[in-house]
Amino acid sequence: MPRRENDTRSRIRETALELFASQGVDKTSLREIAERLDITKAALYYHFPSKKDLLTELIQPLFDDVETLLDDAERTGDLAPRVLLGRYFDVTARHRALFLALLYDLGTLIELDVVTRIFQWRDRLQRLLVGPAPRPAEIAACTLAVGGVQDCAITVEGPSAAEEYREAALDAACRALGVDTAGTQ
Amino acid sequence: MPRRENDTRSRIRETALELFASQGVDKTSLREIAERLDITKAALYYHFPSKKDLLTELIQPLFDDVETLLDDAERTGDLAPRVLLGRYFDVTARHRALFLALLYDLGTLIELDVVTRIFQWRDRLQRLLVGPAPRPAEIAACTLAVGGVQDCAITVEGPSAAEEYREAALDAACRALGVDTAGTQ
DNA sequence: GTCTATAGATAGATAGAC
DNA sequence: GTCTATCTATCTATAGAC
Repeated sequence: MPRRENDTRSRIRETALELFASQGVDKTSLREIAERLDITKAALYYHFPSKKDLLTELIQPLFDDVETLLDDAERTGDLAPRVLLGRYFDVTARHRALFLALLYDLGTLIELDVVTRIFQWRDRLQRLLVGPAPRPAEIAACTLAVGGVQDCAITVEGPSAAEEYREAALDAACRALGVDTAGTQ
Repeated sequence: MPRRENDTRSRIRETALELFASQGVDKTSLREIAERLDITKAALYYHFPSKKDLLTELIQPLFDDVETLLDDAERTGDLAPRVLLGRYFDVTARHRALFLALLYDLGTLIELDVVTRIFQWRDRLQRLLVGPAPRPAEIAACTLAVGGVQDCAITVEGPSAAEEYREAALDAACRALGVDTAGTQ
């Protein structure tokens, strides 16, 4: 074990995520990250060749989680909407800080390649929930369900109330979708 | 009639809104606005003392509309949720470009004083829909309904499909809220 | 009302010493 | 791996001529 490798690197990731989530990616300069860590900008550039690289690396775990979720759901097939949305709630809650950061400035994200992938999530989720070639009524229901579950997961503050809001959000989402929620957990 | 007064001024407003909506406020520089209008930055500053002033003036009509809507609903009292949400859909759709701009970089907005006011809308809408002191289940339902109606209104592209999506979104929102939608229009 | 010119600040990024 | 020093680009905003 080569002592505690990557210490600075992971401290950078941690601080960057914190600042990105609280004030947006664009409004967080590398200078600010460096100052908070009491290192210099140049030191930061040693670990990450660009701001974009730093952000990309922060986003990767979220992407992995969501895509694992979708792959799994598509492989299983015929998953109950409530279970699928519940898993989506959990992923969103787990990456809450990152979601906030992405939400703060969508504009920045568009310049990255991530937005196309996020749209693909939506499409895949929609296909899983209301099938291909949905009518407007189904698209609207799906928009409420997915967006609403995500909003609730992001909004919830402590993990204390999380469980209660989770069930509440899922109930509302199932009603919006018009699916029976009784019996499923 | 002093000829066509304020021509340049309103052209600036128009172009700025267009650019803000398509790429975000922060990523739109005054230089870019000026170039597209074929005037100089300095000329722009003659009409608007700062970028913030320009943005504030663009936002004002939206604020007026929403607050009129809320004032009216509170005065009337006991308005059917579907009617209230329908009006909110209409306001959102009318100011679609501006909503997009605000959505693109929330971070910028936080620095303005607008976010507190937007939170107040949410509170007032929530109070109108599920009353004061709502439980988590009601908060979640309201989050889905309001957020979802807004999302649908922003997402809709042409005014052709708008009517169909409007009804679809309102139906889904009412289901999420658990209110009977039959009979109301 | 619109221009040129420029101030003043800050951003992301790089070179090279240690 | 971290530093100092510096580059280049871009931004908002202002002063003052026309």
